[in-house]
Amino acid sequence: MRRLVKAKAFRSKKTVAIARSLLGKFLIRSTAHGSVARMITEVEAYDGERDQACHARNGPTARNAVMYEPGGVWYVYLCYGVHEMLNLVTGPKARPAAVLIRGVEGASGPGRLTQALEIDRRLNGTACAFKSGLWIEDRGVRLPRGAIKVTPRIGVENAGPLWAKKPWRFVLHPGKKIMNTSGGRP
DNA sequence: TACTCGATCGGA
DNA sequence: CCGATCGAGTAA
Repeated sequence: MRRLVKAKAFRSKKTVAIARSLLGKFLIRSTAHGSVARMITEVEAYDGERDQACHARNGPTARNAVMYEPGGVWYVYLCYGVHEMLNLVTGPKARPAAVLIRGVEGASGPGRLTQALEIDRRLNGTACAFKSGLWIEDRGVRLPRGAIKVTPRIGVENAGPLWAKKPWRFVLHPGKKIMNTSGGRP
């Protein structure tokens, strides 16, 4: 089983639920150098202008403009002048929200995975679709009960206690046996 | 235009 | 624990 997840699927207002649902899905990167598929293992939700950890907390700006688009486009920005960060925009138009992809199989950490998959700001604003060379597939992974660990988000202490404590980070427990109906093919 | 600092990482 | 590294955001 190998099903493209259409960009339209990310236009729901329930960003936290979308974030959780991305675990076990595959991030596919296709460039001149070839194609790579990696299972998503760690994500965080950022939801709306009210969310003081979200880049849209102070309203629209040049950088976060893409977050106001309908869900299903990539939001890629440079962090600490060094690391490209990959987010999937969620929600309807004018609802600034996104899911930060923090880890995939074989690459743990938001900066590391973008480096491993040749992802940078040139992808900012492009669709989560084949034509962009970066999309998401459901390959039939079934997560066992208890496979998902929920924690507060990383590196957002300055958002104030209420928002810093939100349990909006989702991680696949390492070592948990994952059922893949596609037979474990990479 | 100046100045601050960040959704991180790797090395001391 | 600390420095790298640079552009967005803010204030003026």
